Amino acid sequence: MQGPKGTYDVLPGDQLLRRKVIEQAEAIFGAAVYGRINTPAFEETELFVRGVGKSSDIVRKEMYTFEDKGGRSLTLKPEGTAPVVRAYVQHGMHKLPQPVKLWYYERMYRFERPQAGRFREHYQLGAEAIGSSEPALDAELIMMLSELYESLGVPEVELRLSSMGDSSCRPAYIEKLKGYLEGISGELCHDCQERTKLNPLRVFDCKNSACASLLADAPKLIDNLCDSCQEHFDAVRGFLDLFDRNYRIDGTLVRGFDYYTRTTFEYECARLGAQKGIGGGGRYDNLVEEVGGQPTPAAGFGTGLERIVLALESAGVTGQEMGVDVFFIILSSEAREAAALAMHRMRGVGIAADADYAGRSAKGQMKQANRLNARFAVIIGEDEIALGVATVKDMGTSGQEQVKMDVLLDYLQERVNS
RNA sequence: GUGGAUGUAGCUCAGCUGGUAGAGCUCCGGAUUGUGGUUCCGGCGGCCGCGGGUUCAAGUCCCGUCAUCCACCCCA
Repeated sequence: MQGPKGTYDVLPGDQLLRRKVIEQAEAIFGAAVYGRINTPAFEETELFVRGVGKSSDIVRKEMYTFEDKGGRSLTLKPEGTAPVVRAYVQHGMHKLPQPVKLWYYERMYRFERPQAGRFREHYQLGAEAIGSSEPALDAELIMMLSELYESLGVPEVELRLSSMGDSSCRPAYIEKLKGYLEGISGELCHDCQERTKLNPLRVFDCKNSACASLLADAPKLIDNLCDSCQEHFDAVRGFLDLFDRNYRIDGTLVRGFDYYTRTTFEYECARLGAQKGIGGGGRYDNLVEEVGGQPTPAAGFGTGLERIVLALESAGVTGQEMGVDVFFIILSSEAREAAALAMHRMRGVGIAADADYAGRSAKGQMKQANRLNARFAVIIGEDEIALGVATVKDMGTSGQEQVKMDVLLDYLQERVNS
């Protein structure tokens, strides 16, 4: 037996770095006053079809959709934004002071072919700010991610920035692009000919070098923004400059969800393989309305925990080991009881304590204490029981002394906390 | 969905032109009695992914299948 394709277990040793990332994210998001939200693992399928978009690959072929016993069509969430927006609408959060700022740490599900940094179940950290069209908010979100990567030590991070325009400039641009593509249709690859009909913007994702050179001269959305979108974009750039955040404007950056408008951005880590996009997001001013709420501007991002961890590992970053303060060395059957009671009391005051349960020899138990990196070994055997003491050995200095059982707790508490 | 590589002890791997398996690490024990981190010695541990086929004989050749990895694609 083994876990399902594309899934993995997070063993104790794997938890260390992950916890570091999560704690750092919580601190940074909290400092920007984002409140945590959890949404269900599954939603009505319709939410994603309307939110993410019918023409997206995710909806077309990557969703874990199933029917429950009540005949409802449900889908394990493939992304985090639509569920958060649904919650915003459902709970009438438009009546709260705007914008409403939320962050999440959740599992996402996509039926994909697993690869380095790509899984069928993966974890994302994300944030959404709903209810404001202020460009400073776009910048705030971008900077939160930037700070997260930097504070953790993610190496070789690059930011790409673009704008998707809005309903007043994108449709006209798409027609213009379509016209251009149809003119060179014969020279494009098969996929791009398909994209021309379905979602022309996606041709810029084509890795085919022949297409790439042909598309170099194609009109870019970034050069065809309406005045208000251009103004918004310039304002966002102004804030990024203010923060000295380097970025590259990339008119070919097209995110895979249909809900994006105006600002879009993506962080990449050059250390990673093909799946080097570690986080991305943007503005989605039409999504709230799409999901059934009032027209409400919003922006957000998602970042992949696994990819951050992979990037950190490539840079040699590690997490904090679990600490053991005291390890009991039990050398006789009567000692077991005395040790159990002393250990119980220590744990009660927050001292991390453990003992041998494997029937190891005295030498083996010392070895285990060393392996756990215990600060003290408390040895209890026949001699100690007879005298009513415990032998406490400082594993760092190798010095040891006998301590009366009734003051053992105080003795260790004092030294552990120093 | 497409292409390539790989699948041998818990982990990392060796096993040449076919003759029923090895190393290192880990783990347990020992090197004079109840004491760690070095060293030495010993031990535990393997349906050689699974199913067929060829052969007197297959981990080693052939086919299939599953899984993993990498890339396409897509995205976190």
